[in-house]
Amino acid sequence: MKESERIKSEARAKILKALAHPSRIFIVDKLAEKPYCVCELTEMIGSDTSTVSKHLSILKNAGIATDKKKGTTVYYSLETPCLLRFIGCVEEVIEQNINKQLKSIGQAESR
Amino acid sequence: MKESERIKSEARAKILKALAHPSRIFIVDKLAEKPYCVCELTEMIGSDTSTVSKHLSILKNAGIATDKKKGTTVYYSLETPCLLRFIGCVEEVIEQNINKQLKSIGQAESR
DNA sequence: TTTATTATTGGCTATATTACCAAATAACAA
DNA sequence: TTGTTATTTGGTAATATAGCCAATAATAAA
Repeated sequence: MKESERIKSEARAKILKALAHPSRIFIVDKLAEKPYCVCELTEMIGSDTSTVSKHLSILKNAGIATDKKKGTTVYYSLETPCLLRFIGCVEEVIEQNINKQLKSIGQAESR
Repeated sequence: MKESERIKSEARAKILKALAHPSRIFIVDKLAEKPYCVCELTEMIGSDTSTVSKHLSILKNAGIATDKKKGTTVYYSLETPCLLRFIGCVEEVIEQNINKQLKSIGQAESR
């Protein structure tokens, strides 16, 4: 692997890692709709505030989300509109996996 | 978070986790072009065969790649064509981050 | 069969990630 | 100022991930 390829792959992996957690992909899904504050997202997710705050900082750090302070509350919003298509693609993989499983169950039954 | 949302988020995160590694996103990029065997990818990546094999099995397990044996060599190929658009989207985030950095450097210099 | 090649699996250590609690910070109101 | 609410940060323990080596398939060739 060339140096440039290594760097490129690492940069891509960094973005993907930021998305690769149930709570974080849930947050991205919610933020796609509208901005939410930490306390609202904490309520939805149901884990500790500090945990959610850390998830948000990971998304922010990856350039996926941005924050805006209003008084004491911090609102997060999506930075990248294309992330919606992104999720759509992940969904395609999931559907494909389900279809494959159904097919293999069908084959098993017909034996 | 509702049970159904939790399950959905976990399924999505599973796919993203499979992609979230420099070597694995590199492999996906290569397989987008044409199928490659384990030894070819090992050569390109430059880590141990067993390591590459494990990366491939992670991609296979997530439904991202499939394998086909020809003699003693195993060829892997991409299962999901939409993964190309996917990478394009990751790239958009990266470019956006770079632009943001450039902008902040510009602002710092003009002070 | 024996040998060589390709790939996978098991075992191990090093490192990274996650979640919680507690403590610190920030903004505002009393 | 003091208290209150919202958020972030530091610390820690549990768990997950990654990479290498060694051992084990699986296939083909000698």
